[in-house]
Amino acid sequence: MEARRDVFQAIADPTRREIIGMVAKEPQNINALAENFDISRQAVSLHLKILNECGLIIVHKKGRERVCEAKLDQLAEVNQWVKQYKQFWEQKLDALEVYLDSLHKDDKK
Amino acid sequence: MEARRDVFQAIADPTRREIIGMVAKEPQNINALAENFDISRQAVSLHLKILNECGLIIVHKKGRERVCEAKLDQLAEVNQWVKQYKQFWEQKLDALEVYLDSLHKDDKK
DNA sequence: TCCATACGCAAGTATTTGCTTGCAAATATA
DNA sequence: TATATTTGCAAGCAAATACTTGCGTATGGA
Repeated sequence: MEARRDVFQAIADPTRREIIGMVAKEPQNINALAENFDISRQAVSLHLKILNECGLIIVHKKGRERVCEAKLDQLAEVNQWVKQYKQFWEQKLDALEVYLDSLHKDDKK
Repeated sequence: MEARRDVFQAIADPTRREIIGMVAKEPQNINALAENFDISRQAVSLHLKILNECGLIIVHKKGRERVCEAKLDQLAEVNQWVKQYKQFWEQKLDALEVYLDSLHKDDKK
């Protein structure tokens, strides 16, 4: 479970995306995080290691605990990459927005 | 090389991101795409298969060629996911955050 | 028709992932 | 001090991933 370590690879795993969501909401120690999953503590710990190594979380010791905290600046890279293709989905979203707006107006009537 | 097939996984691979960049710029057939890489045509073809299966490209026959075209609406999902953490990288120079960061450093002692 | 081109399919391989279990170290609490 | 908690390290494993090579099949042009 070594080798590649970029943000795209890091967020490719659903479990890691969940972890990110959790620590973004509130910093937590490893056991607390692991309780949310069916996999072993070690497995979660490895995911955390990967997230840490590519800079998406920071871990600081607090007694015998390791508190994991979100540090998602790196996601800007993903945002940047996706953004350049915005034209490919933007029109569709606009259309959806218009549609939802029209529903809204109908509601108010 | 089967099994998982979501957008996050699809864009995790650097080669696939390159391919996306190429077909987004201009639709191309498989051999033309493969020439840009050091890997075999088959390898590129497999990447294209994955991209196709998760809907990021569409392939249409044109004589004996298969022309690949970008269809990146699915990237909206990634955009959406990343967007929710925008706060984590956007206000880097915010005075409050700098202050909180300094408190953090104290914590680590 | 004959041949080159563009491509898919399938078998085989090395490496990476994602996970487990067992055990040891460090810290907190009784 | 004895014990429980939180965690890391390491070996081991099945499956997925990223490739390769060889061969067969259309399609297009000479």
